[in-house]
Amino acid sequence: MVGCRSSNFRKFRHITMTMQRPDELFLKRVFDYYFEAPLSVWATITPHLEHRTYKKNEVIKEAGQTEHNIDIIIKGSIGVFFWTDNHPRCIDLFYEDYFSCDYMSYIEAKPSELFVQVLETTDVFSISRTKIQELSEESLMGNKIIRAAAQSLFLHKQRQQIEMLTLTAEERYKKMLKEQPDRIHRTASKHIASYLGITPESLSRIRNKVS
Amino acid sequence: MVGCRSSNFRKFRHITMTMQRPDELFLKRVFDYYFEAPLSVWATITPHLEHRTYKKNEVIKEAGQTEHNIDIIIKGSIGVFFWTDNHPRCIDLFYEDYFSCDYMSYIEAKPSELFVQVLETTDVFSISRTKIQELSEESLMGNKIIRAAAQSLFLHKQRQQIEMLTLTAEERYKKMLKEQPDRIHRTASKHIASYLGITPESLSRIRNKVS
DNA sequence: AGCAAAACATATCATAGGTCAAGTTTTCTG
DNA sequence: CAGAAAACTTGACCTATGATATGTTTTGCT
Repeated sequence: MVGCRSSNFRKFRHITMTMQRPDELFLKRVFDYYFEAPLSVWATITPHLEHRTYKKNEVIKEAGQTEHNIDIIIKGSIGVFFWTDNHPRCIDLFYEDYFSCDYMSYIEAKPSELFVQVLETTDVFSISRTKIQELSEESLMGNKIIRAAAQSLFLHKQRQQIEMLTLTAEERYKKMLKEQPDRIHRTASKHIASYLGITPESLSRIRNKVS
Repeated sequence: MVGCRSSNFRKFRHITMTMQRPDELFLKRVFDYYFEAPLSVWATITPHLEHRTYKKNEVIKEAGQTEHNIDIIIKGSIGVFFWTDNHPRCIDLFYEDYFSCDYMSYIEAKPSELFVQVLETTDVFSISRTKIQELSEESLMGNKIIRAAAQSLFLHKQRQQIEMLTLTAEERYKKMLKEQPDRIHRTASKHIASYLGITPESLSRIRNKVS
């Protein structure tokens, strides 16, 4: 698997309770937030997570393929896209601390028209369907992870939908600019435009008007 | 609680394996579909479901309140709305066999701006947050229910999003007309319009044009 | 560093769908 | 069953955003 660094994976096989390294702190924080799990439970999961690094522009899941993994982003960003008349359309942008995957395909365990592309050099903790199933059998954590991912992704979708219905393109841009300025600057304009549901030309006009 | 019929609830406390009544067949079908659970597991859940009947136009969750229940619709329909400039906007329409609730509020266990209204006289099996937590402790089913609801609702949201981005209002209407004609006819035009992301005037024009 | 390709900006024109206003029809309610 | 209220239709007009085309800047590659 491209980007999978087994040395990093090995690091996490014998995790201690000392919580020294930033990676561990990251996991602790994310798990607290999503699972409200005590450290003891949390520690049983970490050996099953694979630390991977994806290269910029790498397509980690092609359209027509099936998604088998859920990634938790440590650092970087990932977009979910589909093709319409020779243009990719971005329906999701994921950054640090978020679950990222073609969840539609993951749930149904069948191919989808969506593809997943890495937008910056990105570090993730990745967990496979198989691992999640194993975890589900030996403890509640498999279910908890899936459930947390489902809930987090659902919330994101619903908020997106409400914004699309209530705000104009300009208002959506301003909101994103105000709430997540660093993301706007880190991410290519064409992706931001697509994500906001408009053409790059429209975004360009709006940016010009706003500034 | 309005619409809660304890006599029906009692019916399900001593469920048998004979599968005679339509209600049981319904549950069996829905559970098979969502949970792929064997009958034995399924039977442990049914006593915890409350059979309720909601009246047409009843608001089962007001904006500003917190959602504590998930309903599985046996018969009827339920809409999820929010207010914008004196107009309700419909973001979800749920019919037979689907999970229905303000899931955003349920997940976060805090109030949301959404309200949930019954569109026809509607029968549901309802399960409370408390029950789900109890079930999660004694077996995997609590988690499974939540997970199934989250996944089903996420898929629905994502399909809605993709349709909004790829199809024109007219195409969306035609698609719904083709795939779910009975739903279009059962549901008030203004709600269909709102659900399709357009004004009642636009829908009226489209219907005129299409027929 | 230097060239090609991609990304971004700007301008003009076209249009889907919104807004407002005035009907008509259907649905409630007493 | 009648009157009122709500739902739906139709029409005229308007605006935000898309499409197309061209020019400019940035990025990536050898």
